[in-house]
Amino acid sequence: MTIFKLGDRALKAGDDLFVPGEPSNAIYYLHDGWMCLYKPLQDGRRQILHFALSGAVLGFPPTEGTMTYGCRALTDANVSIIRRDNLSAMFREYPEVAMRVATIVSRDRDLAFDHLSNIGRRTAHQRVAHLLLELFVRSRMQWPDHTAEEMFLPLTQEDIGDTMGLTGVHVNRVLRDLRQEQIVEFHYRRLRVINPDKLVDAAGVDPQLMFSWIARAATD
Amino acid sequence: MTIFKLGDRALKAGDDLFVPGEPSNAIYYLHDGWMCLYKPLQDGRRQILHFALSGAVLGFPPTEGTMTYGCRALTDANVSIIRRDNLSAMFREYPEVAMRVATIVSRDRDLAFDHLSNIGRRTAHQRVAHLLLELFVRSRMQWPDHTAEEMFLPLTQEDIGDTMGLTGVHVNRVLRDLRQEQIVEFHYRRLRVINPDKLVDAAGVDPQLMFSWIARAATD
DNA sequence: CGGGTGCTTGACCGGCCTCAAATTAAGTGG
DNA sequence: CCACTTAATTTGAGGCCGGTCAAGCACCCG
Repeated sequence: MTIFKLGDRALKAGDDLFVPGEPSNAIYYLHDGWMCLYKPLQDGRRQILHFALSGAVLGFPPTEGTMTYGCRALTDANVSIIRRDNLSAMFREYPEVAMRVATIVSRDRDLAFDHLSNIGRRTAHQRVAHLLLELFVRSRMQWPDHTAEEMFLPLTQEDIGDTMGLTGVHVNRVLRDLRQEQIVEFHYRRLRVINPDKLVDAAGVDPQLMFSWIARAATD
Repeated sequence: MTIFKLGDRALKAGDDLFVPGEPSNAIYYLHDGWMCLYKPLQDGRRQILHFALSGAVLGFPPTEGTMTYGCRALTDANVSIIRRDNLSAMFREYPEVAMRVATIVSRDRDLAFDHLSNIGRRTAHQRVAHLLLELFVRSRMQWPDHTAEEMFLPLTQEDIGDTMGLTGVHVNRVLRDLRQEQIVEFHYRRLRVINPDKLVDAAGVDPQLMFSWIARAATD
């Protein structure tokens, strides 16, 4: 399998792995670190599309050509690089890898679908709660034995706004409310979940469907 | 390849191919017709996630388990059914199918990313223009020789609202504006693009990146 | 200690939602 | 082909959530 690997790359927090408009010659496997996919708008604002954690596959575009979004490191991060034109050969030789890549991309799509319902149909309060819940669950799945209700979350309030289609100013007001309701505290990149049940409730997710969501996250 | 096929199914407009919470035993290949993926909320509202045209792969979930969204026919439609537990075998035997499925799912993800920027960061005016532009382009790619600026679009104004995170009432006002601006007319399921250039402009897309979007659609 | 980035709060505004009612198009049975 | 029913479109009045603008504060790092 190693013959398909082109090399490794270490990123510092803030580095771009690739930017929108860049030709896509490679795909990447994220070993560790937090990254985000984002799309800039003409007026300088941006929309964050996805947060990538360890095990993510990055830069797998539907066609050769240019990337339509960028990918930036939120923490220091390490990726393996695989040349895109080796991908077909790799899939041919290792069908289980093809299945795994398809599965990962499919989970990304499902997460994007979740974000769509949030941004499209929920209040700012619910959106922020949902995002914090998602990142809390996904992040905690990385250390299955780790059950702490406090974690490191390398986002600014502006980042949360850029993810949920809100301004940083309003995110701040929502976070104040969530703190006063004794649901979560988020302060300078530390997230503390005070009352998980209330958080699930505030996120406005159906506990029934939540189950499948947890199950999905568990396959990380 | 036919040994992997379980059968066919013909759907009437309005039929559900699968619903949220349903176990996912099968994946589907859409031969013809319009379908939409949607997610219902507790209060009865819903978010439309994606419109599927001929060639789409439906019901490929990240894990076995239950579907987190539903799939409904907007017109009469025909699908092939493939048992999910045959999928690994099929990928092993036909690596190019694996590549193709991964590509299709990846394009769906990219479209979801587009929708995320729209809903998150654009005005109602831009959102509606963008959706009409997307469906116009994607639909027209189905008949490469067909260059008419008028087409059948099997959506209600409510559907457009459910896709873009708006109410049907507001969509109606936006459509009135777009008509008065001589950009597009949408009346009882017929879409007429009066001025394509103005439509691209109204959608607020970077013509530079639009290129890659067209190229992507062209691979349908 | 000082500069910069990120957080916090207030006042005001506007885009989109809500509620409600009238009108038009489509479907259906006689 | 027409009366009837139902779904979809259209328009108005009023209200609220979240944006904008602006200022001051807290935390981090050299």
